[in-house]
Amino acid sequence: MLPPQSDCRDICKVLVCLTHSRLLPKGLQLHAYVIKLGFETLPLVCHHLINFYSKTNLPHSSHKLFDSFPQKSATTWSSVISAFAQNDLPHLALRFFRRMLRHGLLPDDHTLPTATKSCAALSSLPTAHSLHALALKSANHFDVFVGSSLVDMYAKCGEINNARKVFDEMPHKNVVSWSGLIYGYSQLGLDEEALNLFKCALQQDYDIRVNDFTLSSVLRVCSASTLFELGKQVHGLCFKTSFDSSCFVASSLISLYSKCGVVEGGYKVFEEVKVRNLGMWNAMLIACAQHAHTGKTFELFEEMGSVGVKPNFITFLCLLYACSHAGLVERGKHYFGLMKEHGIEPGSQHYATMVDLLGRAGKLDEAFRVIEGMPMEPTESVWGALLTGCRIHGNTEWASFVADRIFEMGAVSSGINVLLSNAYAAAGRWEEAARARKMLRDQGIKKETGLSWVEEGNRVHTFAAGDRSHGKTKEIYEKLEELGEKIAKAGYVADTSFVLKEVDGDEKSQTIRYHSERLAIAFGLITFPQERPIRVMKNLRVCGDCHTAIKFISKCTGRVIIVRDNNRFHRFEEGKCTCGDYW
DNA sequence: CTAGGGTTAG
Repeated sequence: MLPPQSDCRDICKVLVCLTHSRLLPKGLQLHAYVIKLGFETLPLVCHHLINFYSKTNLPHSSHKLFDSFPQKSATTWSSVISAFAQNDLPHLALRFFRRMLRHGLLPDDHTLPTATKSCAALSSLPTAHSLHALALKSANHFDVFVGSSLVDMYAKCGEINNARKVFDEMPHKNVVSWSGLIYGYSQLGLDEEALNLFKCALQQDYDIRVNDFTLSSVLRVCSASTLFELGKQVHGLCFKTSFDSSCFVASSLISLYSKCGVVEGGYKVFEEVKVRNLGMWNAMLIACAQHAHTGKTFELFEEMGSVGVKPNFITFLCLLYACSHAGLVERGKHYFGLMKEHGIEPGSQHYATMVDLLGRAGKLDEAFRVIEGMPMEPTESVWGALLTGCRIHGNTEWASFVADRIFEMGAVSSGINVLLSNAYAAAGRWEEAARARKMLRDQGIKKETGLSWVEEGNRVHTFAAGDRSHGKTKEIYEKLEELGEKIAKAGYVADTSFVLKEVDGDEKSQTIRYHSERLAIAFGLITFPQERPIRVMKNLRVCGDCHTAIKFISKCTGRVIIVRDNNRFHRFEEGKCTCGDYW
């Protein structure tokens, strides 16, 4: 402890250290000492204490100090508002911000960014507009902090054009303003804009415009669009700038490699970074689960626990997903139960994954009982998971029952629409099938086209079912014919039992015969070097027969084929699906 | 001293 003669400056210095190293017990001790000395009413000491409690995640202690402090200055307000904002209490932060205004204090360069942060968290447009107006009126909106926070706020509220406007009007920009806008574009799926802006940032000297935040945002764009070649170049840049050791960058890199079908690249990144945060563990777990490296998923989870990293709800989603991918029902139940021991309440996504697991395993009754036991209203994806199970097991009675439940919910996303009308059609309930289609048409939801793509060097070849637009269409179809004969000779028989009846005439036979994967794979056979696996990416679920067909293709051609089905990867080798035969 | 940005899932 400090000697009694020490003045408040020394106490503040110690408080800064304790805050920085988040030493709560020592801080509490010092606080007691401060009270004993009667220093609590000194503004400087009080502000430090408020900040200390904010950084140690005790915002209500900050609040208490604030309330009992008599001469509240702008700094006092700013400290307490920030305490709420940084501890996920955006409503409270904004309430105190408004209260401050009512006390006749104007927002400044310090209070405004905290308020915008809370507004961004709530994604509230009216608040965003009034904060912008306040910035123009009272705060120095040319300030780089104020400007950046407005960019970020608009980006997070989805008003990207306003974000751009503020950005363009900023006389001095820093890496935060650049990153904020790039992140905003990437969030809205405006990949081209995001990448263009990134290129702009690189053209200027990138020391000030590019950092780990920027790089992870750009990497996210690359993985969302499976731009593997570009992603690898960005990885090079991460290495060059030493940002590859950042957990955030590493997490994005792991996700990039995984989503591009090269999980080995993800392992390498993971191994190279020794100090790992939760996000990074989760990224690696997700990669393993998606690629059905199931044993490795469980191993990593154990390792994570042994080095003292606590799992969160995402970690358990990964584990359940891994179980669902491998068909491990008992293991899935085990992890589902383990969540409570870790103090994590299962969310609707966890339920959806459990239902998916049970449904795929054919335990439709049990899956339904899980839904009945949910403490919240089942979401569309929960019912959708059950419907997928019905489809896989061709259970039309269950399918039509589930379809009714989904139908009752009203609004349905495009992902489920075909499943829904097919379920009715399969049960012979043609009126409902037509009504489902009509309802979806009225809502303006179109059936998404299933696209596959194969990256070859710097080129990306995309294919759709029955597509003839590719330059080498003739060769591809010839190869496909040849392949068809080969696999038929090897014993392949097209299996149509899994497909619920289509309403649109002969779409079914088209789906089987000329499915896009097979086009893409056929093309892959023409161009890809023998020693590398062929990777086929796909943006929609594929099912049943493709699985069988690809098995035969891998057998007849001796090629390793990795297929991405939504975010599930399947590895085919020598006529087998080596990741658990669980499509 | 008090102030702004990110990652991982679906």
